[in-house]
Amino acid sequence: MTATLTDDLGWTLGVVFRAYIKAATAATAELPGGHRGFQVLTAAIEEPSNSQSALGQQLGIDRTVMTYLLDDMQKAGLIERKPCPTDRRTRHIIATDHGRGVLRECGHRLRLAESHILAGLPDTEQEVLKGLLQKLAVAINEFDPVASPCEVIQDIAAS
Amino acid sequence: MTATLTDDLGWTLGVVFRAYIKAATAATAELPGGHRGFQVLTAAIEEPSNSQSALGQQLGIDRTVMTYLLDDMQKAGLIERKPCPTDRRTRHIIATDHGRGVLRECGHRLRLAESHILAGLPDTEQEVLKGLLQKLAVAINEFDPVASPCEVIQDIAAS
DNA sequence: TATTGTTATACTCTATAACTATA
DNA sequence: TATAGTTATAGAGTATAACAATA
Repeated sequence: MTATLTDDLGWTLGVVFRAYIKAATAATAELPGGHRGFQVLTAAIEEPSNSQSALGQQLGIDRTVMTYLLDDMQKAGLIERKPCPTDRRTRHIIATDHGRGVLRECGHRLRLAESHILAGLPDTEQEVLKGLLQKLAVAINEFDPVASPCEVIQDIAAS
Repeated sequence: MTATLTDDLGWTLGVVFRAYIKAATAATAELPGGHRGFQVLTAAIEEPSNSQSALGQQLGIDRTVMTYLLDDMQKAGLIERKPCPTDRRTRHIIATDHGRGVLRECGHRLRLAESHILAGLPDTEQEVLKGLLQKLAVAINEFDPVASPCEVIQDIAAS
């Protein structure tokens, strides 16, 4: 019997997620795309042979939205689109030196924002929570990567 | 040095949250407002003297959006708006018997959806994660309730 | 025939502003 | 003067559909 709001995973996730978005948006205000621009930049550095659609899949961003986002990031000099040598349809997303610099600055502010959000838990529990979220996210991402929030499917329709 | 995507709290929260939204939307398809309708119903039963704006504050829903959502839920016979006897401006949101029944059914499906999402973790870790999320959400909600995702503020602007 | 990326368009969701009625 | 709720409108964000280029 759940019945109470605080026991609802949707409520707890929602509260934490909204708090994160609020803090992260402030911390990444100088980046096009805000916290998502930050994630694109991070992924671009981690794996420079990422295509646009691969990036979108990983980050939960539609490929059409990715086009606009990367346009803005390219105009800001944060990334480059480099043609893939083996498949002329795809472009690899590469972070520029400027992009790496901005990422470092924003990364610092974002870590402050994270600790602000997690301040309601003692340090040891913060680490446990982050570890479990990471483990779960990796599992979900491997098993069933959700492309975007609006990709609503009629799973679990059986009672 | 974060640098990797899987270490980023924004990424892990995003993946888990999107997976939740996807599953919860399917599980609550019969409710107006989907998973948020579910939360409204839950909160209405838990505390029947909730006003519309109190509900919105608690659930991260703007008061203007709350009006539309409650309109739909009222039309569906799930809740009633009862005038507050001591303040004629406010209405208390009360779940109907029908609302209670629907909540039970949806609650069952939602619990299945939750366990589907958390399946990437062993049972004991699932409980730890849920407990920590709850503790953190309660702390955030008490200290700094975020009314809505778009309430972007320039906190943390200091380096 | 399927896929990558782009563009234009349409749609959904949410917030802003203005209003009524209460306090 | 401030607040609860409503309504209309505007805005941001997102997805759909159609297209060109390539596989």
